[in-house]
Amino acid sequence: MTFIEQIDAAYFFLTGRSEVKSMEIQAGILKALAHPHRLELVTRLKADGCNVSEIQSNLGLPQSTISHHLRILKNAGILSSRRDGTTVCYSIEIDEIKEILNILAGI
Amino acid sequence: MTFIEQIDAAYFFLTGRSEVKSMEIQAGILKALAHPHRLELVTRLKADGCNVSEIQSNLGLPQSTISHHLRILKNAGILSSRRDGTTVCYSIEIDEIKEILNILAGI
DNA sequence: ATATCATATTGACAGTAATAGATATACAAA
DNA sequence: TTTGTATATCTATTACTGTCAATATGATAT
Repeated sequence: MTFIEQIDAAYFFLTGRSEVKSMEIQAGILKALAHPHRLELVTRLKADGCNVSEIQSNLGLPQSTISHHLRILKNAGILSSRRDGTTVCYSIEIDEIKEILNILAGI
Repeated sequence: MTFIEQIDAAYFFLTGRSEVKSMEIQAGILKALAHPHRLELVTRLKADGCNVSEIQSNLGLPQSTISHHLRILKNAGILSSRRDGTTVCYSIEIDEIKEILNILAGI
């Protein structure tokens, strides 16, 4: 199942409609990325892989705030998570997101 | 003067501080793009060049709404405008933005 | 079972953004 | 100068987003 098919399925689940509105999907991805803390977060995840707790202490934000941002990124399909014992590891799902981050960093 | 220097100058003008917060700048660019109408708009401008009035009728939105979105994109440094007789032409300033749009379209 | 650590969810508040109608400005042509 | 057309700004309404404290869940070790 491709990423766009997953989004499509989620869109159908939520709205009952099956057509994909591509601009809305693209905007949704950008919207999820478009926040300083979340960009910082995904930029670190791009390099390091998981290690969320460490990122939490680096960003210096309350745990609930970090968790909130992580959920937004996950809902947008940008991050995936997997439990590893007591901790949860997040990583970037899509190569295109990494490409976008690279381009952005060079602006 | 490079784009980042322009942003830096604007940042100094607004805040009195001179350090550039790169994540905030990057997030600002994404935030400006992260709206279905604005994405539609820049996607058309990427292909066609200017011709704002035509885009207005295509998008089917009130003129004030279009103008509002155009200003947001311009403030973010994504678009530049130039008068051409009675009309105003907008175009995408930065190649990196076009690259990001291309990647997005392929997701 | 319970204490502890990591993470998620909830709820409240403040700040910010989207929309569109009304109005103003800029420019060109008659 | 007047008229018309293109674009920008003002204003109000409505909706969304970020933040964080408090609370809940869930895994592991004792």
